[in-house]
Formats: sequence, structure tokens, C-alpha cells
Amino acid sequence: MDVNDPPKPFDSPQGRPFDDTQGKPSDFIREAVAEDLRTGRFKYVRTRLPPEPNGYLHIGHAKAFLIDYLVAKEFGGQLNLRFDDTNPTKEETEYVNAIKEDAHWLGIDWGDREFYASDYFDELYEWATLLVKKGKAYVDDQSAEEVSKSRGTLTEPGVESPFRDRPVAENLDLLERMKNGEFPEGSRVLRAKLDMADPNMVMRDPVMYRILHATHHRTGEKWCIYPMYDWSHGQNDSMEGITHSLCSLEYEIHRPLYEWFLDELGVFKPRQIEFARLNLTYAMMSKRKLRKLVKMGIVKGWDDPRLTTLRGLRRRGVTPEAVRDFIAKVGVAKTDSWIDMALLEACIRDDLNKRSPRRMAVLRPLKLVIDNYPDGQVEEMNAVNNPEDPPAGTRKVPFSKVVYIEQDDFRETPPPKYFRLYPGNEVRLRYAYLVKCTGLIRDPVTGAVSEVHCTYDPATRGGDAPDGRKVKSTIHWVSAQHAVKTEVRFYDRLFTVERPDEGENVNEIINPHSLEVLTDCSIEPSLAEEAKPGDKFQFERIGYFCVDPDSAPGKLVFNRTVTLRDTWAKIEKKQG
RNA sequence: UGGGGCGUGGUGCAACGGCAGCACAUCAGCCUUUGGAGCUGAGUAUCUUGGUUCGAAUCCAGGCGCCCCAGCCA
Repeated sequence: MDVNDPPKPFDSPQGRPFDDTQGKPSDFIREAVAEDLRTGRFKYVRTRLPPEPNGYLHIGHAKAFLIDYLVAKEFGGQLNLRFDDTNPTKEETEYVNAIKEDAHWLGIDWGDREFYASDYFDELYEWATLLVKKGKAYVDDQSAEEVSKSRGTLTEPGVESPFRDRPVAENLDLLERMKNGEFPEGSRVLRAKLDMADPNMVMRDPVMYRILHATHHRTGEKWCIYPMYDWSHGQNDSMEGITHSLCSLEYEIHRPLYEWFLDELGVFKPRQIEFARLNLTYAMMSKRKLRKLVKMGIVKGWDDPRLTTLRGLRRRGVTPEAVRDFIAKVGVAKTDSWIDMALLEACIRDDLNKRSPRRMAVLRPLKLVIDNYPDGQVEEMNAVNNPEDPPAGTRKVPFSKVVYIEQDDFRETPPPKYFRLYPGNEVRLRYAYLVKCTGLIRDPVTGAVSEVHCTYDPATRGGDAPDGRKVKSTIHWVSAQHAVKTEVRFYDRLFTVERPDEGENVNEIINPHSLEVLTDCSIEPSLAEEAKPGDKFQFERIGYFCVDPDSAPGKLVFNRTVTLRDTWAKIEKKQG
């Protein structure tokens, strides 16, 4: 299987079913779900994906989405996609479409079970009037500031609203008129009547509806009041027959309210279970901060390859399989944790290694002249497309007297343990010949090495020496007369600190070298002919690269997805 | 000085009263026509104090540390 084939959403790179029960991850959520089925608390499993359409998905969402999707799938249940569109001032259709696209890319399948919180506005309103009639909700005329002030603090109880004991009929009338748009924004809210002295502040008469004279992306001008999350989410879960409402830790303190509403209404009550959200080192997950990076122009857009948005990862060349593998390895627990970016990179390499066609590309070219090779001769060398995947076959690579090699692959004076080209040393040009360095030419002005010379051993065609002699290094090359010029973009971590999401000083922690553009790269001709945007390759000995959509006919642009593991870099680093 | 939650190698996740294991990372070696991949091995952990028990990461009590909550955001 080639990485450039159309994705098969639920096969791992090995071709095993994605949710194979062999080594199926077990965690406290799956245990709870299994127990609920065993005890008969629920007869089936249905989860929900609850994105708010106010931004693009990032890898943190991938964790939540995959948990929701896989739990449903593993227990033979269903997944509802339900957009949490209760705040028309922040939400847009553009995001709805982008979220669906990204979720599909990830491999999430919700069939035709696509819903919106706004689908339930009518019924939800009816349920609100039920609570009003029970004396469990009231219209509060206080201003936002007054409500906030009277809520109390973490250690002091709040004070009850003067409107708290309004007669039911008056509440009903006022609520109706709020709905009809008779009052200005901010003038009144509907509140649940709980306990202003509750130590859990969520329970101090939470707001259910606020007045918003806004145009909703789906309901248009129909509504002048919109439900708050707490009043919408659980009720929607109930209406949809969701059994397990899986969410992040910060909603733990909302669970008593979630259950209170459902109990007061006397309706089907799903179980809310909370887990820790994903934190990734050197990455930013907060939508607010992500938006800031885009707005300030620090990145080029939501799909900038340096971002861990799903679109960014995709453009960078990361596969959905790698993301899924990563999320599976991250696990599910309630501990606040930071996952090492190195784990994501390992998952990316692991997937790409097995599937990427290999090609030769010289990113920082240095001219190597083979003095004893016949002028004008061209040979077609046989190269393996992917040693990890023999069925991927072989290809021909043209070879001639002058080739480009990587500047890094030549040293005039080699440091200890350097095995590549240096005067007097013999190396293998991959799939071609053994060559021995005989000298170099300098630029008369700068003094820099402008050309390296060598001789080749005609008996070593293909790279094998008939006399059995070994060389310690194999380097890649591109025939100068056949080379096609391309642009290559290197990406590095966007931030200089490990936990960029923690502070506020986004500006001060930007890595100024997060993007490096190389414009004088040479690739082998076969690559120039075949590569289309989105295609992924391994450039031998360098890393994994993906064709960027900025590419134009005759002018390819590659993104470096991730480097290969580089043992030499470590040795060099140790040597100082 | 309220309430809720969480503490296991460097980073994560297991072990559900019985030899603390796995992955990533690190280090060493083998192998190699990618200093890739693969293979082998090593080091490093149960927040703390006490209790229960033949036996505690696990159960109990206290302490300490970290996270979340005072939006008419979700």
C-alpha cells in the first residue's frame, strides 16, 4: 500500500482493522460503558461529537472525537454529530463545513446523524416553560453586572435575586416576551432556581437563556433568546438518546447541574463522563490563541503547517493514520498531562516509513565531478522505491559525470566518526558507484568549496564492489544535467518554550526560525513528473516531504513533514 | 480560609491486595547500499506520614503539591 493511494479510513498501516480487539485500548471510560451495559443502566451505546462551529479543529479535538467515535463503534453503538450552535454571535456556517471536512479526514464516520443544538430550540423552550411552571426557573431583571456581583465568591455565598420569587404567571409572560424580542439585550435572563449558597458556583441559579438580537446561521431571526451551554447540552443529549456524554475535565463541576435539569424534567438521563484534554508540548490548542496567531500574521493561516490544527497537520503531510495512532498511544485518563511532541513525530515517522515512496533530492547542492567518468555518458540506475514495501517496485534514475550531493555530505577536514566524503575517502553514491574523493576547487572570491572532485570504480555499478570491499557511508545524489529545481520549506517548532499554552505572552515565545525556505533544491526527474499536491515521499537520508498546494505546474513546492531520525546529528551535537 | 478533580521513571499510559510493565525519549551494542528501518540490551518511578494486612501503587486516615470553578462563552 502506497501512502499516496486514497485513504482507507479504518485500516492501520499494517492493514489490521483499526479497532482490532487485539490490544484494544482499555481505559476507565470503556470500563464504565461496559459496566453500564452489564448492569442494564443502558441497553445500547450512543455518543455524540459536540463541536462549537466557531473555529477550526485541532489535534486536541482529534482526541475527543476519536474517543466519542471509537467508544460508540467498539460497543456496536452510534455516534451523533451535533453542532453546539447556541451562540450566534460567534458561530458561522464556514466553520460547520470545515469541521465536517476535518472530521471526515480523520476517519470519523457519523453517517447521516448530523444534528444541531438549534434543531431543538422549540422543544427546549417548551421544557423551560415546564421548569417555570414547577417554580424551578424565573426571569431575572438584574443587569449582567448585578447578577455577577450577587453570585458571591468561592468562599462566600451569593445573595438571592429580588426577582427570584416572581409568580409563575409573570415569569411565563416575561419569558414569552423575551422570546418575542420585546426586550433589549442584557435586560433580563431566565435563571434556574437552585441555591445561591451552593459551594459549587455552577449551581448558584445558573442562567438558562439570555437575550440576543442576533442572526443565527441556521435559525435566522427566529429567536431573540438563546440557551446557555448548561441548559442546552444535557437536554439535547437526552432528546437524542445519548447514553454517554464524554467531555473534558472542566465540565466535572457541571455534572450536578446536568443531572439536576434532567431529574427535574423527568426525562431520559445520559451519563456524563469526563477525561483529561490533550496538551502537546510546543503546540497551542486554545482557539483564542490560535486565532491570535493567525490574526497577527505569525502564521499564514489556519492551515499553516506549523500549527497542530488538523488542516495544518494535513498540509504538513501528516496522515490521519498517524494522528489516530498517536491518539491511541496517548491513552485516556483523568490526569492533567502534557504529551511530548516527540511521540507525535514518532507516530508520523512510523506510518510514513512503511508507506512512502523513496526519492533522491539534494536540498543544499554541492557539485561533485567524477573525473574519470566519460563526458556525455548517461546511465539509468535501478533504484528501489521502498525497501519496506517490495511490491512498490523500482524506478530508473539517470546518472552522469556531474552530480549534486548534499553540502553536509562533504567535509574538507572530517570530524571524528564522520564517514562521508572527504579527501581520500571512498563512499557509495546510492544505487550508482563507489567514488573516492580526489580533491576540491574553491571559489576564488569567497574561498568556499565550490566543487568536489572524485574518481569512480567502474566495477562497482549499482553500488556493490566485486572484491567485497566495504565503505562506511552511502550518500544520495542527483545528476546535475537532469536535476529539476524546486522549493522546499522546513518547519520547526513554532514556540521556544515547551508549554506555550500556559502563559499569555504569545509574542515573546515565537521561534523566529520556525520556517526556513530553500529555493535551490534539486530533485530527481521522476519526482518532478509524478508529484501532485498532497503526495508524500521520503527524500532519502533527509526526511518525509509532502507536495504543498502552493505548487504550480513546473514549480513544485515541498513541505518537510518530519526529519528522519538523525543519529549523526546527535553525535555532532555531543562533539559540540 | 468553599467546592470539584488529579498525584507511578524524563514524558505519557498500565498493573483493580500478590515479582511495578508498555510506548516515546535517553544510553550502549548488533545489522544495514538511507548514520533511516530492524534487532538486542541498560538506566531511571509508585508525592508524603501513619494505619489495616502474611503481603499495599492498589484499602483507610492525615499532610503536601498541581489543575478546574466567581461569562448573559462552550
